[in-house]
Amino acid sequence: MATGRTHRPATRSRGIPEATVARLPLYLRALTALSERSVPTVSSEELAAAAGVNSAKLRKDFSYLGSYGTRGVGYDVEYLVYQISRELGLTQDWPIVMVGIGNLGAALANYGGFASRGFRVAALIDADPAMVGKPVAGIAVQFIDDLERIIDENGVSIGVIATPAGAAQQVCDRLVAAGVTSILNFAPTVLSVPDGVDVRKVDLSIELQILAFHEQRKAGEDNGAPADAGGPVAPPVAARTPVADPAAATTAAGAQGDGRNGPDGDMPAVMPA
Amino acid sequence: MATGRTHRPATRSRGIPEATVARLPLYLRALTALSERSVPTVSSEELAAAAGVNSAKLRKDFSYLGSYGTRGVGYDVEYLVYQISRELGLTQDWPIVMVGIGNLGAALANYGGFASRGFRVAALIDADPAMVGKPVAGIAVQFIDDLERIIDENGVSIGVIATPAGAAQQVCDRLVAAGVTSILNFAPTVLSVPDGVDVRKVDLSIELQILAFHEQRKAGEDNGAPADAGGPVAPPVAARTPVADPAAATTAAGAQGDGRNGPDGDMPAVMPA
DNA sequence: CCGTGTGAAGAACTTCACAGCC
DNA sequence: GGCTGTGAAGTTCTTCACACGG
Repeated sequence: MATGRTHRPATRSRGIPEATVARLPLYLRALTALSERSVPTVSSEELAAAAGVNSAKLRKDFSYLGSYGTRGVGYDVEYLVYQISRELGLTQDWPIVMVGIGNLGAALANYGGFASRGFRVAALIDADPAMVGKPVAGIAVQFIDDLERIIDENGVSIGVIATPAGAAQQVCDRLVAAGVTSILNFAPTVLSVPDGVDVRKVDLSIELQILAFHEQRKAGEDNGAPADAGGPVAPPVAARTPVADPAAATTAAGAQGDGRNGPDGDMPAVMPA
Repeated sequence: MATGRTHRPATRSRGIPEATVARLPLYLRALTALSERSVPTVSSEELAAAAGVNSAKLRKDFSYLGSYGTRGVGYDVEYLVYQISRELGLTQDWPIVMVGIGNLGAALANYGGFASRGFRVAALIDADPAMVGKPVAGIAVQFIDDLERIIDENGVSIGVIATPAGAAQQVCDRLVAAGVTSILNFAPTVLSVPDGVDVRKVDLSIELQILAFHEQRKAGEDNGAPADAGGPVAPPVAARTPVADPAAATTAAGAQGDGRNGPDGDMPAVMPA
């Protein structure tokens, strides 16, 4: 019976569960909408519906923050907006840098959701000299050589990577070396970072694959076609599967032609410096 | 546990844990990279490192799929690629429609990760007449009035919503009515759908907010001093409740980390330089 | 030996249901 | 009465550790 867990002793004193933290932005968004409509208070039931969760979960989540509700009444919208904002750290200004201003990077830069939540795009950075100086979302793109200086001068601690997969790790390393300690990664690669640096990733194709899994299962149910277009998923033409053959005894399978360089190429790029 | 055929042991054909499903695309990506390098086999340890999870978890995950490994040796890369692809439903062709071809929609349409995984963009749809006919990622944008026809003719069951928040629910309703049963939602809104329809959402700003939460904690650990740039915007609403929690030191470890960050530093660099 | 595959222990998260307070 | 806040029960996910087979 080894009782010795030498890994991270449970300090469960004041920690907010990760699952709860992940839902706070959801509550915040719903509350902001209510606030804009000048709704003074909400019940857990109403707010839960607006946020797309169930009320017991919401009450439990809020209980980790403190007792901000009033029994028999509900929660004060404004007060809760403030408390959650504070808890999430959104009452301060977070300058961020975005590296890789291709299609996706540009879309992100134009996305209003950042600015409206306490995030400020301090710089857009790309490795393509042709991009440098071009305004994207009203901000001139800067060259990647200046990355360290930019981070330093702006006190940036959060970086967004929207480069092609091949460049992501290098960019990540430079960000971390320059002092960034939180990274949001849109490149389809696993980044390795030292302890103390947080990485969150958003992989567009992964979400679709998860949907496909469930979709396939629906089609395979004993009964199908709840509506119309269901059926056996009819794949009329082509459907050249990108995967290997079942039996495929051959381990050979040398690089199947395929001039691709990397699983997903797109976006102009930040290439090795 | 009968050691017999590895084909669908009755007990679990019905239940691959959701958490496992969510990781299968990760494994698939890592395996595809290995496959392109003609690596014949991998151990759970190596593959886990490449996918950014720990090996026990990976073995457990694979055990739900069946016994596809060889004790003392590891897993056959090609075979696993096929098995996972099949399990995820990627061995078939999934036509998808994307609604809302703005900045983000265009970026998604150009994203190579979809096409390379069995997904085929059957149509790009927008409500702006000015967009109609314009080619995006080589496909002419179609008008939203044709949505139902397009879905029907192409047997589409998966839709992607990249419209502004205000339009998302309406688009969603039309998609569902037309037969779509899986939706990937990029609009910052909670969609309500009937039973039987799956919705997954990707909210860019939520991820940043989660990072900010952890970032704030880091800053608060050492110094009592406020992080850096920008002073606290704190517009106090009501009395500040002493729910503080300086100690923290949560077990969070949040994000992608599984605790283990390659002690060896560099992991197989997947990408050719 | 090796590394897979897996019961079992443990941790995290969700849901229940009701006490407590307005 | 109505609704919050929360112990406790229930569920899902993760980690451990070792038997098993190549």
